[in-house]
Amino acid sequence: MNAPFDLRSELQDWLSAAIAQAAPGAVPAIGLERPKQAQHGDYATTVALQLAKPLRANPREVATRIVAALKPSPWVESTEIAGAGFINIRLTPVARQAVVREIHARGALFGTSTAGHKRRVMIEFVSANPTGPLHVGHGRQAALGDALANVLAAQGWDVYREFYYNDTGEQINNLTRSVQARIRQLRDPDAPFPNAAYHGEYVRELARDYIATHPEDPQGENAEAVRVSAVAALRREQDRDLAAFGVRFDNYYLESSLYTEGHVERTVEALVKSGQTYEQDGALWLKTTGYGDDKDRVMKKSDGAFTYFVPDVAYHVTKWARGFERVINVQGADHHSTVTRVRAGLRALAIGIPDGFPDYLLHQMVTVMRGGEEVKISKRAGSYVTVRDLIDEVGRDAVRFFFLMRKADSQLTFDIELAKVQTEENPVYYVQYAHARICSVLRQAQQAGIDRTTILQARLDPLTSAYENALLRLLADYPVMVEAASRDLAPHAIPFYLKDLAAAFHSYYNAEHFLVKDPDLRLARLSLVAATGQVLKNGLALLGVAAPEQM
RNA sequence: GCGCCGUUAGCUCAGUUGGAUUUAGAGUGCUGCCCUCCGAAGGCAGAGGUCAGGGGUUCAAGUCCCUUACGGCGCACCA
Repeated sequence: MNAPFDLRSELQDWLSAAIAQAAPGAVPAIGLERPKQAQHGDYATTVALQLAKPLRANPREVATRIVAALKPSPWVESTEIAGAGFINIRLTPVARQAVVREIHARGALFGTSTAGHKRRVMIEFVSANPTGPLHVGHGRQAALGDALANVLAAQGWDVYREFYYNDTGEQINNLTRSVQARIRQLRDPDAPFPNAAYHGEYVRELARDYIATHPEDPQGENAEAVRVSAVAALRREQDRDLAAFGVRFDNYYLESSLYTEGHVERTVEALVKSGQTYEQDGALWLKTTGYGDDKDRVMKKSDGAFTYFVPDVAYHVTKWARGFERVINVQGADHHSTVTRVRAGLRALAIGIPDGFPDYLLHQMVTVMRGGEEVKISKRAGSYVTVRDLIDEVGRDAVRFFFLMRKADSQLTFDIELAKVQTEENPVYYVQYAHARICSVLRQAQQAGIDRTTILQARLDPLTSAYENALLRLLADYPVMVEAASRDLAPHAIPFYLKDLAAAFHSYYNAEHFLVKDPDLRLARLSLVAATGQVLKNGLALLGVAAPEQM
């Protein structure tokens, strides 16, 4: 296949040549933006404004010199200098229409790039403790991490998805005690249940499950066996939920393996050897304040156990050692405080890990509304909404789309009734409907004897109306949008783009007929419509949302 | 008290490395229209905002800096 045609690069090269002549030595980054108003042209650049200061010249004069040096281009109909020194570029119809041909040529690959050069990137997400089912917060993270992984893969990165199980430590001990208490209650309903234990109904199920499979230990006295049984059962359940959500991982990393394989021990030794630790109050401390932390952190508690951040550091050493120079951790913002200290631990080791490793995508909390009231999320109280509940009630596509419609920095309110009941207000249906409608049009074209190959090869020059130009412009913006979503770790840009694209299509649909008498116009419109369908499908695929052919 | 995030239309939210004519966008809600015609799960039009308040930087600030207020989350020898 030929190298993808990239109009923006063409224009940047074209401007660059003129700048080299008009302002020798200046090599500015040439930003091309979409003017807010169509009458200002198809693209605009502020490069003259940026060059004005270093050249000590009037921006309009700089713009004049650049424009005078521009060579004729088959893509550019006209240029004009406007306002303070903007250079507005008006494309030829051929340049606007070229994107349709490009979409048909590249199909599912339209919007992808090789920018990542197959470099490896690990995305760690969900990483729920096996102490209960996945709740809505994990759902947001699953949707976010999965979409981010898709976006980075689309940009040419070799993406590796990892789930980290904290299958050891105090919270697991608490789970074990909780299950043991429920086992005792099975024999004696009056047996005490600790207040701090996990109260969820699932703990009773784990207890019943244990005595059914461990006849040799009817009292649940073997804590290790109870732990293994409970963790395994919860992992199976989490796996089922993730599968139902359409999320898969390349690897599940067990915290316990960090101990059994000696990673924790070696990390501690290395940190002690680095000379950045000290003992105080019977505990071992790391001088994280040397790396931007506001206080030093305990590594080894006075009871001899390590604090959570030690295995965390050891875990990230393994990520680095496994060859991932880029790692993105998707986490709730309530874990924000770990960022500084994990990085501090890695820097203290001085094994070449740069500052800023790993990278983090932190998301704000999720609130669930049911029946106009907030549902409190408390694992211990056993009152929360699980990912499974949401998928069952709302549907996988809507759940994913809703979780991705907010930027990670925004708190998200998931109103179950709204997502479920008012389907006509649900944006995911709006976008999916646009795709289904396009498929319907193409089916009718096919029934009229117009085959797909003919549509893909149609002459495009009849596409000149305002509706068509609006669609062409949005289609051309798709690869730029995906690139930005990747660069900014901002998958939410995709749902917003898709809503805009669907809206432009629905307007077009209501304003014009596609299956018109004029064969050239008919084919050109069908070609544009097919291209729109392809891009909707590509975008939805990044979100992990289905693109139905009929609804 | 310290740190991070947020504050944009009645409500829910976008706003791309700060950019353009006295006009800051979308959805939803509200008002009024559009199917003898490719799926009305759609479209068109209208009303609705001193971009939380105040300073500052800049030719140019919703966007950057400082500050105040309000809200969320952290600040454990829990993860």
